[in-house]
Amino acid sequence: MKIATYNVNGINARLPVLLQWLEQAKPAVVCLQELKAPQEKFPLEAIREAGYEAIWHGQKSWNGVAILTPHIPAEETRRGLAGDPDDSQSRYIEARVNGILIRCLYLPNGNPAPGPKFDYKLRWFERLKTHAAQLIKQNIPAVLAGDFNVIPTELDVYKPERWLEDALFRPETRQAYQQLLAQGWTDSLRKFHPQQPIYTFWDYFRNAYGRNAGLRIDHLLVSPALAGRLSEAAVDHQVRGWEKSSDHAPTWIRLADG
DNA sequence: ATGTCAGGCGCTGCCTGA
Repeated sequence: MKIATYNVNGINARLPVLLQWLEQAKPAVVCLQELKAPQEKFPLEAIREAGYEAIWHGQKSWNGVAILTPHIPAEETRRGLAGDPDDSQSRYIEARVNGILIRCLYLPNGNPAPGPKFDYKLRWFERLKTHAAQLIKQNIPAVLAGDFNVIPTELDVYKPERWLEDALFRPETRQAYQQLLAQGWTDSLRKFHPQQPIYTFWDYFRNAYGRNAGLRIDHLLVSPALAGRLSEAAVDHQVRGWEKSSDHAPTWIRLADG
């Protein structure tokens, strides 16, 4: 069972790339972020023609998350991250698929830091940790998948010294991520590739993809109840080189049958 | 500091967010 996460950076602008990748990769679950589309502008018909169903939480201009599954829509269990009823940004959707809880998230970018946006990022992170800890406690098979906007370590960025002040790499951000992992979550990509740089994002400036000047900020964390089933983890980095691509590449794991 | 995208507004080019 292949579970993927992909920040599309505008689902309508990326539709041809998304459909092409779906056809090739054939994932069983896809968590999408940055739809950049209001609820009614989600391209459901095109997704259906590609053999997928969707649940999604749109928003005008920014954010927006979705979960795609073949043939049958995922059984939605929540939309909107718990812990702040006043948070109106569409950054979280959750569903149960084949007995696994899938949490699709788009953590705030947080720049410029310090500042109110960084404060919002750290508060959002705290809510996520609280929510995640409950799953660990109950030993629920779960995956946290999405654009975390976190560069976990120096291995995950082409030039760490340039990112020290950035909200994606500041000590508070990295510490929050480490605290999340310390609950018992497995960082799937690192489990299979412990030593080498792996990137999931290359910005549009200065030929970043051509120079492989990337960041690893899209993550798939699996709960202890699932860790034994992890069989593979990878980035479909070639998709970043396609025409009209997102600045992120699809990232995925494979789970053995439970 | 730079650079490049998307969407929104509203009609052309500029703004914000990333």
